[in-house]
Amino acid sequence: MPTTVSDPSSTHGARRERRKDARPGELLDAALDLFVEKGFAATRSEEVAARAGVSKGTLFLYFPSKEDLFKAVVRENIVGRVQEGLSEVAGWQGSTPDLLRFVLQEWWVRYGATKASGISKLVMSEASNFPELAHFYHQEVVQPGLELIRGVLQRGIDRGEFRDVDLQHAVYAVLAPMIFLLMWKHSMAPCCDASQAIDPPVFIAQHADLIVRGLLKDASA
Amino acid sequence: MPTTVSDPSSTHGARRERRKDARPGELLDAALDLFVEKGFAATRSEEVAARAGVSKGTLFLYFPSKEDLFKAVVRENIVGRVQEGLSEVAGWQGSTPDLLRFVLQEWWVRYGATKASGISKLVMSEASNFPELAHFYHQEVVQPGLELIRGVLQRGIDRGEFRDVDLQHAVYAVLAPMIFLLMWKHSMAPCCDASQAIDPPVFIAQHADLIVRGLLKDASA
Amino acid sequence: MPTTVSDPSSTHGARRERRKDARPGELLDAALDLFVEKGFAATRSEEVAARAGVSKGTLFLYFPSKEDLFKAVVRENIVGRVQEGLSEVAGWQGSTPDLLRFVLQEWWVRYGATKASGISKLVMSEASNFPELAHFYHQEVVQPGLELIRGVLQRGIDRGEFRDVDLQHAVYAVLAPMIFLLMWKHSMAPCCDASQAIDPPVFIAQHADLIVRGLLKDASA
Amino acid sequence: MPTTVSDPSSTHGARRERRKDARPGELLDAALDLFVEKGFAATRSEEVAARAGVSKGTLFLYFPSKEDLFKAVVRENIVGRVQEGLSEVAGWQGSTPDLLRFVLQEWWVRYGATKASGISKLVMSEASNFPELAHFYHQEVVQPGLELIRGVLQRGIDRGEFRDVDLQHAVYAVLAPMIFLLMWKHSMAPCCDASQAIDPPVFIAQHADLIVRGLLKDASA
DNA sequence: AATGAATGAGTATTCATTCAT
DNA sequence: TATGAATGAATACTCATTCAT
Repeated sequence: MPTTVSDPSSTHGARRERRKDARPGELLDAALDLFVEKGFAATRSEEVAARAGVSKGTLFLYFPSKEDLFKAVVRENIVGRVQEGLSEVAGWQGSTPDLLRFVLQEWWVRYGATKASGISKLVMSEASNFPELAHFYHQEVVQPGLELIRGVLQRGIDRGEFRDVDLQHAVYAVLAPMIFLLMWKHSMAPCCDASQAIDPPVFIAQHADLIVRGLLKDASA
Repeated sequence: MPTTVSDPSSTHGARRERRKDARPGELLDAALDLFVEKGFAATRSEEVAARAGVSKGTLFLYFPSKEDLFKAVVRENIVGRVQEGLSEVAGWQGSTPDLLRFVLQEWWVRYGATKASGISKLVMSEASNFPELAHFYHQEVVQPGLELIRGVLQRGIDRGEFRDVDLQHAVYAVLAPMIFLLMWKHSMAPCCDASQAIDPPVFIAQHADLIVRGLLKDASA
Repeated sequence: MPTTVSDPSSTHGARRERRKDARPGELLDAALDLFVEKGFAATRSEEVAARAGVSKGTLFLYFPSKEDLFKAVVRENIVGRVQEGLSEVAGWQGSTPDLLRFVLQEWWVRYGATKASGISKLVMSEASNFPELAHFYHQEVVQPGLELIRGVLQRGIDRGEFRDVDLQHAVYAVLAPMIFLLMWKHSMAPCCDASQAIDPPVFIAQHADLIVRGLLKDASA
Repeated sequence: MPTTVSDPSSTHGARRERRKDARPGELLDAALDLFVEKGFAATRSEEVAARAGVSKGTLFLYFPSKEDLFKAVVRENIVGRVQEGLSEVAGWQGSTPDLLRFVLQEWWVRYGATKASGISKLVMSEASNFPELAHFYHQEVVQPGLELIRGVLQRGIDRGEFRDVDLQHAVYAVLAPMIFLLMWKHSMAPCCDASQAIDPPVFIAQHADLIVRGLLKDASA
């Protein structure tokens, strides 16, 4: 049967199906917004449904429970987060110190400063309530992220720019302040006066300098 | 008959008094356990009382609300330790780099590695839902902690050991990896294989070296 | 087959819709009963729901709080009657003394003698513990009631039937015995022997005569 | 054994006993204050004990329950309330209209305006919860009060000053606005703006005039 | 597939009352 | 007698989840 035949019922069916396929996505978008904004416990299912323009019942039609919805949101928004970074690192032409600075700064601009970074905060906050999710996050985000940084450091060592340090912990030394920055932004920062606020770009620049200075083979650089 | 013979009435009185004096401590211990284990919101008041071996009513006899209980837990387990740190810093005789290393290592031994450190994770996780608690924690713990580190750095600058850096961000540069370590321990670490685990003392030693190296006036040191 | 035959789906839909529409009314009836019977504080929300044949949650679906429920009961049972009274007064054709007698007698028949009058007793009894409810009642019921009487008295003055008295206190002079009657009915009357009981219509007739006699310009009337 | 012997134990015993006898009175005083101020439900047992300067336990030593305390407070403060009035009426020399005015005004000054009037409000408010108390109040206060007024009216009739009215309801006509005033003072008045406040002496004077005018045989008076 | 009315388990806090001392 | 530490019943309100339509 050719699809060009304008059969009302089939047309309606197709439209309906498209609609149907879009539903989960709309729900996930709404849920992402709310989870990031208010946290898991403080987000009400009904509000998610309302923001997606459907009724409460429909939400439970697609996601059997609030926990399942949360898991789906995290999974949906995590995948493919780190890929971009990897390719840019691979093609880098300049010095490794410059690369390291670039990676850290871009990480903030493209991720840390965006809404999406709320996901990381959420995962760490709720890790003990959703261990499998933490595990999933570790595999999908943490591991590749560590690999990315490890690659950068290895490049510096290979090219004779960096000292031959303990890679395993050096990687965390690079990442720790970045993760801290993210947590801070989503937890303490909103509650406290601006006088002692952290300026992320400045903080990151300083951090990058510190790391590079600590890694450089030639201390006079 | 010597008065040392156990007189029922005095013994009972003493026992009761002892129990009464011990109550707050027992409740705080139980609360610490449960808050760390399940978070603030998920910990039911009645369970705290039950774990301390008393009834619900007794808990509220000593702590007028769940928030007050939490604050008391923070005071009991954290605030004092910051004070200790401050006095030890004040009496330090050696070099500032050694002091910095000492402070960071002791921080882990006396706090980070203990159950109490779960409180910090908890506060960051639930800050947005309990702004008042976050604010309290910021005032009672974060501010003094920042001051502690600031004092150490200032000492180094004053004694001509450290460069004259941007104190505000340098303080966070020192603390960020410590806080990260704490979050990590209570969120991602339990979920993941040991192959990529962080060894806190090693990580901290490396971090201290990095910071000191970055701050030293005389790079040849 | 005629469409008048009961089609299951439409019947069910109708029945459900009818139930939904009826819910608030059923809840208000149950609430009126219980509030009058046990007072505001002593009436448990769940019991109201149970008497209406629904669950606790359903009650809060329609009335967001116990206070709102109470206000709705007042609006449903009292406010409207004052409005009726106002319009009847406005359309009155006869003499003002007759109007006054009519108003007082009807007040008893349509309100004082009904279950709803328990609400007034309740408000006065619990006013100090629920100031907001008292204030609401004052605005929605007392003020309009005072206005109603004031209007009647003013009419008599304007038409030259009544002397030009101090309206403010005259209004209370008219209402005081009515309110007393209501309090009495719901407090002392049930406890005491019938020998000294008050016969409301007689008492009201006598009160109306007294008031009219006191107000009339022409004492010979 | 003569009481002049200064036997320490007996002296202490006496003092103690005196103290003991005073306890219930102190508790009743404290309870009266609080019940009138806050109502029955809102008064906490512990607060009564504290105001009487004893511990919670002691309160329950003398009054087995809060309800019993309430009953005792009412009984304690009701007895002998009406006696004074009766004798003054009996000895009155002037006209009955003047007597009526005098009685009503004095009632307000000596009772309505005092804290003790809170008892009447309390009894009427809680009548349905304490039927026996309401009954007791009716016998001890209401009946004698009705008799008092009845006596005044009868005096007026006997002396040819008043018309031969239906005494039963006339008595209530006299008292109703007084009781209303009392209730109003303790319930609605505190919640509402002063613009429509009642001035008790003015209200009472007006009420007395109205009643007298209604009762007088000679309308020209 | 979609709705939304209905449900009821879950929880911090209060306070009259008890009882060991 | 007196104490006050301890108790636990009692209650409004929320929200994830269900299911008749």
